Amino acid sequence: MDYNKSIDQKWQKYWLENRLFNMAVDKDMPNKYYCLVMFPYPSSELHVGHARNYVIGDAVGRYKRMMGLNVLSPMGWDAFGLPAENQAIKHKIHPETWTLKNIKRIKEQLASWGIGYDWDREITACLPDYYRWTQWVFLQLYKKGLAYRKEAFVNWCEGCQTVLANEQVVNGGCERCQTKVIQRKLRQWFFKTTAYAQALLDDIKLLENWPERVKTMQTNWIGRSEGTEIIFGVDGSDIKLKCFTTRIDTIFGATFLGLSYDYSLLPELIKNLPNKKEIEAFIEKVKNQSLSAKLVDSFEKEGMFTGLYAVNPFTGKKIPIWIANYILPGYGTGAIMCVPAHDGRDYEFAKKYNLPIIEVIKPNTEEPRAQSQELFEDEGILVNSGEFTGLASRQAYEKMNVFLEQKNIGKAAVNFKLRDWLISRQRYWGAPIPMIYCDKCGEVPVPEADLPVHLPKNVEFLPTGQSPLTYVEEFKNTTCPKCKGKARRETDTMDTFVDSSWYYLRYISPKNDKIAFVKEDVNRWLPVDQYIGGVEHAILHLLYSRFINKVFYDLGLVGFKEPFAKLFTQGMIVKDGTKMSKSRGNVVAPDYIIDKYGADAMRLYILFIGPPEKEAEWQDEGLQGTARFIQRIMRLVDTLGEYRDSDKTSDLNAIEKDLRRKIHSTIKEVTDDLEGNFQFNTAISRIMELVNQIYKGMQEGALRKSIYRQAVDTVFLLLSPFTPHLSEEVNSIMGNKGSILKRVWPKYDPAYLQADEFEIAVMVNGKVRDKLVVASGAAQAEIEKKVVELEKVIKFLEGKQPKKIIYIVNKMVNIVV
RNA sequence: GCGCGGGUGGCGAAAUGGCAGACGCGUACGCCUCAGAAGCGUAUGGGUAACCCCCAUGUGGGUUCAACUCCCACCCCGCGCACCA
Repeated sequence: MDYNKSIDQKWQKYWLENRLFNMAVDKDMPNKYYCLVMFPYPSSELHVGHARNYVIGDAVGRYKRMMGLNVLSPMGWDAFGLPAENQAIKHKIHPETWTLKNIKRIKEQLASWGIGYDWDREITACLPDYYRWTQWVFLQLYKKGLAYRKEAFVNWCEGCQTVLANEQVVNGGCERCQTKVIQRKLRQWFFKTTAYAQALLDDIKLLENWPERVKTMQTNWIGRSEGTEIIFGVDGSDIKLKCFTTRIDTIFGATFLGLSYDYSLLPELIKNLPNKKEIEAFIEKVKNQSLSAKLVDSFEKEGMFTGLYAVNPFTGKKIPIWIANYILPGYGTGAIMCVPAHDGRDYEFAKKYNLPIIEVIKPNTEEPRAQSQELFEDEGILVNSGEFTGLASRQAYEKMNVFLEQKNIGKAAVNFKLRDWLISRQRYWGAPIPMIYCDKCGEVPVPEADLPVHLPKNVEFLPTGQSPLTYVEEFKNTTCPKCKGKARRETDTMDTFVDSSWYYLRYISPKNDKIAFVKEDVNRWLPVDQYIGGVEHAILHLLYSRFINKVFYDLGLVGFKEPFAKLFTQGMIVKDGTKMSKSRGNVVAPDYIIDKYGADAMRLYILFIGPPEKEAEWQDEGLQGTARFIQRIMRLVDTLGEYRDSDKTSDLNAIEKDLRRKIHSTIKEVTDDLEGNFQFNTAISRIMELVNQIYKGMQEGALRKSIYRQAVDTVFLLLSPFTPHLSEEVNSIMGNKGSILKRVWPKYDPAYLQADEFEIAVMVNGKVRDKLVVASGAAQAEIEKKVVELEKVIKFLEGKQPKKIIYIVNKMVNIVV
């Protein structure tokens, strides 16, 4: 039998017509399994690197279906976003036209690979029946005070006249025109993710089936740190400066105070200073030094003394107040106490500006430290610290916090690295933020009944630094929902991560035009049982989704705290060592593969290429290998008719028994591989072993029809999640009615796993010297008697008496001399 | 700098305390063929004339009858975060 395209097409049509991947959600589903693959951004057609994601999801879904679960596998499109708009600017094609065209193409591709989805549930983020509800999500947060507007610094490119996302800033410049990016203050909408920092952190422990790596990344991103808030008075002023520190034990060594350029009280502080102009110039300079992560090492620390002094509440001494470029805006209070003796950054700064360095912590160890080592950053024992001298750092934290609290000038405090989520984009191709500004009533949310706020189609795409919506008068001008007077619409759109932060809920009721999702149905089907996607979403998408889900939980809209019970992150497929991309010209298109070898060969190779969570290098030769394997198993089908079932009642011969054992052990191992961490690569290699053994048995002419049939049937059943077209075809050739998906996943019989005999290794002092065939489960005494008579053993014993003999049943025996 | 992965043949890899290299690719030789392709078979970690033996899972130590696997130290690669006080 030859494998050709018509087989693919035949079964793809069959699955669609028989609605094998459609699932009703409105009734009780005891064995529900929500299998979700991250929906793609439809930017161009998919290559084999993308394919891995969908092939894995499909294999899991098919396997779970055969295990008797009711599997929901929906698909949709994360269809808003910058690339569509850039296409519009460059090629004068409307973002919607471009996007919908891509969606059509990708849909064809997915179908041609035999990926089964419930297409009745398709959602498209850029269409009003979806973004209406994204706007609704915004309003729910707004109602709860979790969406708010404030002035914030944003990355601004003068060249492109636009705001850039952090990811679009490369080495301090614009990724497109390399112009230096500056910080500009704009009024922006935020979601208050910080209100959920602790909950997002705490509930990571509920995510038992998430990769450790992703959990660690989220933990670090949230970045909780415990420390102390301490208030410094300013000499000759009423202003109080609040600092955050994790090392209050070093307070006696604080020799200056550092402020960031955006410290809230800074303008007031310098208001009456004679050198105000100078300071303002310095602030302006620092503000536009863009802090690109990669440049940290070479980043020159700079500061300016304000002329003012703060008072250290522990020592009563005056310490100078500096403004410094290394103090991060937006973290903690923006002001820190600086201890050069015990902080590397402060040390570097103090050296440069000749500020005093006072040692207040000594190492805990006896070992003397080199004299030259002025900097010591670990915890230790306090010295030069007044009444606290002699305490260990840990004890000092507590005592000093109590001291501060008693004097009402500080307390223990917690800080997070996590910032609020800036969702405003000065862009066209996104969901309009449903807010209206009225001169009389101020900020007014669009009433839910008025949703969606339609995105107008007819706009000019010019990079002006404003959303193109700013120039659409009929969009911008509206009436106030409260006073019916003249008002303006918000012209910014939402970050596309908002669209994707709740889509997994919408799949449950994708067509409902009354409500975003039906609570009962959602509670029945979620959390998602298996979420599959790229590790590049480990932080943003997965954190935002968790955040939105938690808000919904608190609002009583959903009954689960976490949206994704189990997460699998697949590795990238690379070519020539780098990520596939059009610009590098190393993209492998699936179409020619499908033409030449069929969809199943591509699927099988993608799954066989290596552990799915790891990066893998694409090699065309490897693909030929799996194509060859497919030819090999198809020939098994041809041979099927040649076998005569002469005597099916008679006992199996030795070779047949071996084959039966192999059938059962393969079922066991493949099932274990799939139940574990999706070890498709080893699952497939085990099936290859089974096929090799069938061939061997055939060559020896020892196989009769019934065991042969059983073996072939098992091969195709076990392969069916990976090579569904082929398995369906063979299943029907073998006389089964209906889809193989409706068949039950094979079960192994433990009684058939055990062999009668084993070849065990015979070792002397841990080195293999001989082999011995023994009956299964042979007793130690029997083995001991046999091994000492072996020629090789006698040779390596060199006449000595064995001290000990270790025997592991059916595995090995080790003679220790 | 901190955190998380990882380092095994010519290549993708397997083995999580019990015979290192399953399975596949590649390569070589053979069969089939007029010939080629496909297919089939055999071999394939290194040293070696040798399936006698020795060496071999990044490096060096340790635990154990037995270590790719566990422990300690170090080196290298990848990813994430990165002046978070």
